[in-house]
Amino acid sequence: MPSLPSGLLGDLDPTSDRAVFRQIADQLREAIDRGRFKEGEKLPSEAELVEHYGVSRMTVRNSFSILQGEGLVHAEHGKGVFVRPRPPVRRLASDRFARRHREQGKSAFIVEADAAGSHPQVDSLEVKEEKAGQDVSARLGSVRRVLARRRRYLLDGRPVEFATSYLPLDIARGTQIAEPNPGPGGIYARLEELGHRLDHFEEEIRARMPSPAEVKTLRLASGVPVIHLIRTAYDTEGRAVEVCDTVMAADAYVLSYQLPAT
Amino acid sequence: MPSLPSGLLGDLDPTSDRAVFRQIADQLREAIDRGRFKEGEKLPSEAELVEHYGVSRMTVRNSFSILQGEGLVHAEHGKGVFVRPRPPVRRLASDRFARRHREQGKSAFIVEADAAGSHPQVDSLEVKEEKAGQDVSARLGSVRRVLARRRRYLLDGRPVEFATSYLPLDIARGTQIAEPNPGPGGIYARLEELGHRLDHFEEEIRARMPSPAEVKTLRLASGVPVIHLIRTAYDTEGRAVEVCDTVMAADAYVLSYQLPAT
DNA sequence: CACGCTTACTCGTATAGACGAGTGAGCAAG
DNA sequence: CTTGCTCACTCGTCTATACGAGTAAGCGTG
Repeated sequence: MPSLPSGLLGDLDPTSDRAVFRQIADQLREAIDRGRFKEGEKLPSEAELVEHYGVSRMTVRNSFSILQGEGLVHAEHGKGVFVRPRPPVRRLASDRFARRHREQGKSAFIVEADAAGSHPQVDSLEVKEEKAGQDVSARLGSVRRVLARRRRYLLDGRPVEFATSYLPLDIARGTQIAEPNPGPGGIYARLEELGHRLDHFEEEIRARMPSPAEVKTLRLASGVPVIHLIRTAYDTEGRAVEVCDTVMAADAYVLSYQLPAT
Repeated sequence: MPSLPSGLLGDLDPTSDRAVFRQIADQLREAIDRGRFKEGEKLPSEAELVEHYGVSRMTVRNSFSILQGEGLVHAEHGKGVFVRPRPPVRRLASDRFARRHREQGKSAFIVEADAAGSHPQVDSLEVKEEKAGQDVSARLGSVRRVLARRRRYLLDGRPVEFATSYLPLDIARGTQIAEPNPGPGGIYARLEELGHRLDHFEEEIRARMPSPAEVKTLRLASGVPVIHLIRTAYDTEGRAVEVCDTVMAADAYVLSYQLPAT
């Protein structure tokens, strides 16, 4: 029976009105914050903590579930509970759609990831016509049906982003935009070739907990929120020509915007 | 013993390999999504679900804890478990720091909230000199000590945002910026009066689960992430003159940015 | 050496029971 | 009528136990 290194974790305060499982979670959280447990390192097993604190197993599990909810640790069946490593983040700059980045052949995602030394991958591409949802229809100016382009982005095998572009059929139908591979510079380059010179983008950002479906497609650990970004592209005539709905694993992204002080 | 209205919730599938508590959570989630339980409405009590499904109470509680983690429901001791109402959101537009909005006397937060019909409030103001953290120091260009302005924003009594502005001492010391009330137009107006004409802002956005301290100051329900925004203000000489670190309750905000297609 | 089995340890799921504490309705005493 | 109590119902916390299933190391057999 391996006993816990003394000093790593303290004792419970029986006089405190703070619940025992919260006290245990507090101590573990503090130990992690102080670096006593490092990234990827294994925490004491449930059995060890049961012995150390003299509580029942469910109480210890309750503590772990708090820390899981905070995204601090993750459990691996048969192995143990580990401090969650912080994945490298992808920075999205506000000039990422500037025309000058659009000349090359490869997509922005590929170029950027290559530069950062990661292995990029685009996945589960689906391109089809469908009925526009209420929100998309409103943003595109009351269109009924749209062309939807769905794809998932992965970095080093890990899914980090799931995006769907919606375009009005009168613009996209029959063009290369309706092909799985939209060609060099992506759909924005094609839109401009079709006479829709892009004027500006509008991005709306929300953060929330993922739905079960999002947990599945992004393989999210519990306690990781998503960033939900909805971008609308406008041409120089003021028409909305594309809506892109993107769900990103929040632990993999930092968004960066530049605002004029006008 | 009040029995559950039949048809509201289905039965368990004993042949499924999906855990019982997950199946129950799935059914409750679906019922909420379909509007069978409305916002603020009470879900069946633990005892009722125990009877309906023929499982133990801990299993039902386990289901509830999943939904709580997703931010869908919240429990009230002695009353029941309720569908979480979606609070009204505050939209932050990317022109919110435009010079034209700075002429008025009141702060942007107050003006905007009044217009939206909510009751705004600013709270727990603290203004003091302190040692700059590593990150702030790097952003401000290696300054040691800074003036820190801390405040909390509330809408209709609910805390929604906690912000700290950091300014280099050589700019802020002895000016009205170091006063609790910075005067009409806020500290940006004062900075310009002091000869630091603002050129642009840079905003970095992350989303994550809150720390226990953030849960406390923002009175966050479980399952609500925070948006962490770090804004740096640059003057026309390219100097960083302010860093503003903001933590927002994610269920209360939508951020909106306008990007040129340059 | 390679394969498969056992074994010990890990977390996952579920049951049953106990006591505590907040809430609100109803009732009885003043 | 008002106050204060009781009681039923709610969720919160904790214990004890059981079995299942994934993991990894050790060991024996072929």
